[in-house]
Order: sequence, then structure tokens, then C-alpha cells
Amino acid sequence: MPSDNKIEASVNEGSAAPAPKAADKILDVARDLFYREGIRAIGVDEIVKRAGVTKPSLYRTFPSKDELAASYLRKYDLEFWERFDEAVDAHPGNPRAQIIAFLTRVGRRTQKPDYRGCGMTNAAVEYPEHGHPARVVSEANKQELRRRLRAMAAAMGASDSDTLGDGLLLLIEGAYISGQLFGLGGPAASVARNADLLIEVSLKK
Amino acid sequence: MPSDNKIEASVNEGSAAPAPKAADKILDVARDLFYREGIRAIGVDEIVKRAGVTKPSLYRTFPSKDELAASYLRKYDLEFWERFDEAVDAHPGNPRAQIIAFLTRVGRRTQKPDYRGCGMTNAAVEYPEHGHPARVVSEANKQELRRRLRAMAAAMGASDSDTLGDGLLLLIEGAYISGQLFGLGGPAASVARNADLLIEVSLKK
DNA sequence: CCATACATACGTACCGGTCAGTAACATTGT
DNA sequence: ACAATGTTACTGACCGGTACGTATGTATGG
Repeated sequence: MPSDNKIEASVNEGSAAPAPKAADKILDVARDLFYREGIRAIGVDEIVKRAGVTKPSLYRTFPSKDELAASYLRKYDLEFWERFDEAVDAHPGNPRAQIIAFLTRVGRRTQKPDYRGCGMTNAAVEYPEHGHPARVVSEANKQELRRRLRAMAAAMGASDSDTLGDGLLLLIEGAYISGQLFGLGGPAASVARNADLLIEVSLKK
Repeated sequence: MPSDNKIEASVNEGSAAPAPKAADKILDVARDLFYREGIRAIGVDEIVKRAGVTKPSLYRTFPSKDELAASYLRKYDLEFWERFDEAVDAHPGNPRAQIIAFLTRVGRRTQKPDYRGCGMTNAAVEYPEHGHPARVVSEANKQELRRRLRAMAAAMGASDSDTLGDGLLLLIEGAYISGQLFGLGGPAASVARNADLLIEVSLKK
């Protein structure tokens, strides 16, 4: 399936609002419900009902529920890198500060009462089957994250930059999961501090 | 209906082989299927079929599928602490070596091709709803793990032992997840090394 | 200026299958 | 006898997915 994704987030809601299309409403609702409750937990009936549309409208745009889930994750992917690059852009040329800035924000988000972790990670747990449309998107996102973290570790001057990059990835994934397992006051709150410690000792070697 | 697949292979402890009860077969099959494919992905029909029993047998022992899932996790919990204490007992009085031994084994397990992470963690992802029977077991397990990791960090003499204990927990959870996201050669392979680095820098402070 | 024609967008009603769970009864082993 | 298990059949809800009819805008032809 070549991802010729025709789904665009039209800049919305002027006074002469151009009537939010059915597909947009569906994707918005799906994003919310899939993230909060899980993909398997939500049926297409629930989605179309909350979106105020009908099932054929869903299947005119999305070939299947699995592909709708994949579209949700592609949207999630975009938003993820926006957040990531925000932290990066805030500290030009300083990868260590970039990481810490990103993790500080992650740590803060994990302490919110309804935190549900990373949509990518959760989807991969829900769909262990190799080649599932949702899992493909998730795996690609994580591969890219690993690549960037290793590159940043190298830019910091770590001697074993791959190990440091992977260590940071482990801490991040741990924060995502722990954030939804333990609520407020959980271990995820310390992710930035632990990452800083790990960076410190890795640069000394 | 041909039924020549009544494989009675349950090697039980003790000398006399005590008739493999239906409930045991069900729990064994459920453990295997729930872990590998996910709880939501597996229906009760599939379980009883593979166990060679019938649905009423399942519901005579387990009040509901959710409670069967909880039973599966209680069994998983027992086996988890067996593995954990094995590493602990191998290095009496040396919490640092205990942790590293445990994580070395975790790191090795994550590199197996069909690795599916931690059943507890996965169940919590599948059932975000507070109070769900499966989630309750999962949360209790993680709370206890956190308690023990923090205690071990304190026993190592870390000045900020809670942060170190939580950092180790983040690394462990990260390894569980990364192990099933990336396959072989993934970041989880470095969990023991990163934990060792984190311990090292935490003890120096 | 209007009628036709066609594309786009949406809804109504339905499909067969599977879900978790149960009722009533038969069979087995001790 | 009795306790555990199997057999069969069923429920109502929900699952993902679809066949088919309907409204509306717009471009064209007379």
C-alpha cells in the first residue's frame, strides 16, 4: 500500500467554516479514543457514533479499521516529532540540553492523572503480529527515535555513543510505561534526572 | 469428531501423577496464549479448544474471562519473583551484583526472536481502566518491584537511593518494551551495561 | 435560462461471524 | 453417591464490513 495519504488537516473553523469533513471528524475521534482506551478496545461503531457520521463514511476514506489505526499513528508520529524538535530547537548545538529539555517535558506529562503513555508503544503492545499496519508505523517511529538518540549521544562526545543512545531510549520507554502504570508520584518523574546522570557518567569515559 | 489429541504431558512435581485437571490445562493454555498474543486478542473459545476442554469447564473454575486473565497474571507474578530471587540468591549481600545478574538475564531474554516483553506490563497497556482485575494484579507487581529496587539501591549506599531505584525500574521497563519493539540487536541488549553505569555514577555522589 | 447528467458525499439497513457467558443434561471415575 | 467433566445448544450484544439508495452541487447542452 503506497501511503498516498489524502488526509489533510485542513486549517479549520473560520467564520465561514468549510464544514469539517467526515473523514477529519473520524480521525479526530479515533485519535482520542484509540489513545485513551486502546485500539482493540474501541469498535468502529463507537467511533462513527461519536464523530456523528456513519460507517460507510469511514470505509470510504479508510480501507479498514487497521488502516484507520495506522492513520491515527501517522498523525501521532507527526505530533511526536513536533514536540521533539521543539526541545531540540530550544537548545541549538547542545544535544545534552536538548535531551534533558525533552525528557523534562515527558516527565511532566507522565504525572498527569489520565496519562496513557506513548500511542506508538501501546499500539505495538496491542498488535504483536509482524506486518500489522499499525505496528509498521510504530516500529518505524521507534527506529527513527533510536537513530536520532544515538546521533545525539555521538554529538555529545560519548565514547560509547550507541550504548548511551540506547540507554536514553530505554529510559524514555520506561517513562512512557511507568507513567501509565504508576500514577502521580511514579518513577517516570525522575526520567530527566536519571538521563542526566547516565549522560554524565557516559561522557567521563 | 476425531479427538486423538489428548496430550497428557503435564510433568507434575511429586511422584504420583495427579490427573491433569481441566482448570490447570486451561490456565496453562491461557498463560501461553495471553502472553504471546495478548489478552484481548484471544477469545475463550480459542482457549478451551486448545486446552481440549469445554467452555462450561472454564466458567466452573473462573468467574469470567477477566478473572482468568487475573489468574494468569498471578501465576506470572509467582514465576517472575522466582526469576528475580534466583538472581538475588546468587549474590548474597551484594545488591549491585544482584541487579546486574537479573538484568543480564533480562537482556538476554529480550534478544530471543519471539520475545513479547513483560506480561504484567502488556496487560496494563491492554487494560487502562482502573480497577480491572488484570490491571490490579499488574499494578501490585510493579509497586512491589519498585519497592525492592529502591531498597536495593539504598543497600548499595546510594545517596539518592529512590532516584536510583526508579532509574533502574525505568531501564527495566524500557527493556521489556524495546525487546518486543526492536527485535534482535535492539537497545534492550544494553540494559545491564546502562544499569551498571547508572549505579556507578549514583554511588559516587 | 433552464434541464439534464454526472460526481461527490452521506445515510439506511443489513450481512455473517464472533464475542463472553449460560442452561440443561449426559458421562465418567472413584 | 457424588463430584468433576463433557455435550449440545443457545443467548444477546457486538464485531468489522458492505450493498444500495439518497441528497446536493455543479458543469454542460439546448
